[in-house]
Amino acid sequence: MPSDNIRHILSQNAWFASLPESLADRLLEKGKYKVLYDQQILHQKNDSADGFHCVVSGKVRISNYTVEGKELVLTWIQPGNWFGEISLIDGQPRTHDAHAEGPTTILKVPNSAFEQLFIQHQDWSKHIMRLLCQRVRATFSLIDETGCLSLKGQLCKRLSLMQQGIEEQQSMSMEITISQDALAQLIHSSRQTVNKTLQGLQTDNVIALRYGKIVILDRNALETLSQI
Amino acid sequence: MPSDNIRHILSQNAWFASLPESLADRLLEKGKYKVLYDQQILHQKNDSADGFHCVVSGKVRISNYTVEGKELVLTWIQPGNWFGEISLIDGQPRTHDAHAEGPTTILKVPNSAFEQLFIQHQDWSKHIMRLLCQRVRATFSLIDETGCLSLKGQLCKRLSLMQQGIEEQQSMSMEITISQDALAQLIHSSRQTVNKTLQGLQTDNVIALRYGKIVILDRNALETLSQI
DNA sequence: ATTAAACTGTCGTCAATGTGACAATTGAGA
DNA sequence: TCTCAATTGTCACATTGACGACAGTTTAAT
Repeated sequence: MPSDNIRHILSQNAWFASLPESLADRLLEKGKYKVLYDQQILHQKNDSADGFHCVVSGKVRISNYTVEGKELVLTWIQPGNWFGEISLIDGQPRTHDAHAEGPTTILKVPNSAFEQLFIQHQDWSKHIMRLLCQRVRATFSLIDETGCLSLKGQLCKRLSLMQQGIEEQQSMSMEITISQDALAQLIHSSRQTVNKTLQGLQTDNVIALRYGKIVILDRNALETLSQI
Repeated sequence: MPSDNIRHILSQNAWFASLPESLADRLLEKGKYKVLYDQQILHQKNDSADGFHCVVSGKVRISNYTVEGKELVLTWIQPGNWFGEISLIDGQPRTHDAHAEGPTTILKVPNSAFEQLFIQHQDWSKHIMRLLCQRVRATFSLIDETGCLSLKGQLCKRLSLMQQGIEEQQSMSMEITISQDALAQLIHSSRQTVNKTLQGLQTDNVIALRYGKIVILDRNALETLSQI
């Protein structure tokens, strides 16, 4: 993959885009590409840290397991997003499993290079602190979601968030490619309940259901419903 | 309150205790005491940052509200613990409400002093990063709790965690001072359900119930039950 | 000692949602 | 075109847990 192309993908991410040129260069220079096959394990919970990662193409599923073996998906990391900094900073083991979902390419910055950045670039720690704050806010917002919102509200909020990731098209209606099954996993619900709720939204002309896809018809309504 | 006494309370906290002497001194020197009455608002969600705080005595309730006005308690911050750094670092508004619970004294380090520490002490950002990592891990663990554990499991985990805060006594049995109502708020459940679950634990001789208190009889059993 | 407030124990009801089952539909690849 | 796997739609049933109600208990204050 040409490096210009990579740069373009990575710059979609607000955090990376705001790095000074020198730091961004350094990350790309020290990072090694790693190709993962579908469902390949990047790391597991309690593994020791093995690098700072960025999804280049495909996606990475971050999850945990209950004692009964049921998988609980925290999130899917989309191209352009960096992750895995926590273990690198505090030296403690990984908090979650990370699996590739579909053929996936990541950029892997090894521990040593990551640590050197603190020494060689005095403002690296500022940027890491920003990233950490984003992480804390995102997890707080997730806790809010599960605690404050009804199932319908959670569903609408998720659709809202996903839809924001699609800014290429300028049309009012946008398609989200996700199965109802995956959606259920995201909000720790069941496929059947999600299906029923989505159909309610379809009846109200907020969304339209397709095979493996959801079409957003009324993003404003979705936004409003994200609060109930 | 004599400053030696304060120092002793603050050093209970692992993060503060690991700060170099000079940084700890600086925080105490720049911090101002503030006495809060019961239920006084320290700050509300979406307020702009007004300082880095530490509970000296009493406690601070961190919470959010649903649209219907129901309060969802994230946690109670006990003496010795610092909080409020997120907004100071990223300049974004507060993520939660903070109320005093009972007469409470806090130490307040103003924005300016907090920011100067980054300049005057080159390793301040390392320590802030550690604090942020703790925060992320704590919130991840909270998400796990609500997603992976049964109500009984959540309850046991909470009791386990609270009991760890009481190391003064060397007896096998320890008392936790909390009402079943408050416990229910913590795990986003109802008092009645919590009551029923606790009584199950009492029957199994894991705990004993008192007025406004819970006595831990078998910490190992509690630990084990924290995984279901 | 008296009283009020806080807390605990218990019951019945009801809404939300997980689960298994099975049919129907869709899309990708042989 | 045909076939199969993935996905969706739908139902009945069981379970969980929230909630209102109310009585009993404990503590602290007067």
